[in-house]
Amino acid sequence: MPLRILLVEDEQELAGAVQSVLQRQGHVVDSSADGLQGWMLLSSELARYELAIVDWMLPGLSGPELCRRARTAGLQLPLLLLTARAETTDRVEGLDAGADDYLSKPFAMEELLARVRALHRRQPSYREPVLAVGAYRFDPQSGLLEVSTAGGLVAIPLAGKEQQLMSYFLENPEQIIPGSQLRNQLWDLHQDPVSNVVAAQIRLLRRKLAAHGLASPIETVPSRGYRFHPRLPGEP
Amino acid sequence: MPLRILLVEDEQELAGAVQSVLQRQGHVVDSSADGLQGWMLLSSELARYELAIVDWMLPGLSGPELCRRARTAGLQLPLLLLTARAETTDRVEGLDAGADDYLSKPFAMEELLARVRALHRRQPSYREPVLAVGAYRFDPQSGLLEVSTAGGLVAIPLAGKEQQLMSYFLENPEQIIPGSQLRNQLWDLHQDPVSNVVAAQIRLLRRKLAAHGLASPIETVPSRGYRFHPRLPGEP
DNA sequence: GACGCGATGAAAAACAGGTGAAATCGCCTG
DNA sequence: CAGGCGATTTCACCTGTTTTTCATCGCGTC
Repeated sequence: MPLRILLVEDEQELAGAVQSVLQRQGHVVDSSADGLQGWMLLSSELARYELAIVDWMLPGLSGPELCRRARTAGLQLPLLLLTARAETTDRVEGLDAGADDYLSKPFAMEELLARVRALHRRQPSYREPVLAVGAYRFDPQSGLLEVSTAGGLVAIPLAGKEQQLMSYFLENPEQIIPGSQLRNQLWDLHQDPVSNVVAAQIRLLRRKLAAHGLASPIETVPSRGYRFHPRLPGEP
Repeated sequence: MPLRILLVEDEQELAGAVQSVLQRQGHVVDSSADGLQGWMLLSSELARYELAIVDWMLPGLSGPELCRRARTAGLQLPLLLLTARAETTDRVEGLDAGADDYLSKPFAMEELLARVRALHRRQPSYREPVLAVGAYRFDPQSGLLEVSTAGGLVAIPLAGKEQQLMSYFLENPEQIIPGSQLRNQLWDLHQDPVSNVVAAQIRLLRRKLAAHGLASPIETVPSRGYRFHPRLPGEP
């Protein structure tokens, strides 16, 4: 399952490598080279980060200190510390600060990915990976969206971004969701502020649903956002 | 919630981009390329700015110096410094000067927006985002104005400027508000001095209320301004 | 009765978001 | 390593909504 990840790492090269590896997995990653900036991103409501990967040594604010702040602020997300040193004392200090795991540099990317998966699975908020609301049921495992229509069950395979979008809607049914919120949660900090990625993706999803004979459950509320109706017309 | 923002930034290109991004969020932005001029705007009573975004390096008056003056003058608004340099010393100097936050260039526009939201929320004067006076209740979240009439509760969706106007009235009930004041607070410094934007917008608001069966609560006090009466006729 | 201020309705302009086609990207295969 | 393929993004254009402008009107004051 794709995660919304924050990476705080000042070594340019490593940061880039990690970010691209994570992105290749489908994750949406923002990165910051400065501890304080990283903290700002984490504590701002820009996006709901589901995981933070934080270097130990950082300008602005140290990794452990960042973890401490996150915990003090009541943030629940898994925190993964990266450290150049492997000493036990550090380890303890990091865990004391509220980190959930740490990885000592240098490390293999595969190992990072494994830790990320493990941390996510271990989360108390880890929910069963099947989302079902109203007539809709999405299984991230297979990427299939199942819809119970009058004519029976329809299974629709969804592409990556479509899955993320649909998941978001299924988690927030009947709510008006501003386009900007979708953009911040499903796409990383973008260079181009005038892009209609969201509208385009919404359109693809709508079209795919329509192609399978469904009246669009995604309503546009003009100048306010989008709203997902999980019930088909004629349902209770 | 839309804010009245002052932007002081001399790089033409960046200033334009920032201003347009902020405006797209519904904020009302004045911008100045000169520190001294920025200070003039800030210290004049033309508009009550709710946030200032100030570049570090400026002609006329440096960013930190501008912050210092603002604090000396007893202005309470949040100040966000933009800096090209990320050194700790600078950072400290900026915060010492009275800035509330800083953002080092280059930055993603989304990040700027996140800071703006965070700073505003953090303000001591931050008020609960639901305005309720008399028979009127406005929820900026949904953009819905709810009015308790004899016939029951009426919910009226308001467009952007209508929301701002209504909010202003709800914050200043029973007071005579000159049109010029509305204009300075709800619109940016305008080129065209002979424009009746305010009257036109007032009319749209009145008309929308009337369309929902409400006697206009907005009274015109000839040559003095407008006055909002939060109580419906027949109320206590 | 002229003047000034604001109201008014209609028209114009500006703007957000929707759309289809085309370009681009990342990945896979030969 | 080229070509192909599906997924995603960009582009240019279109649509409906919101905001501003314009020309004119009405009302109270001087």
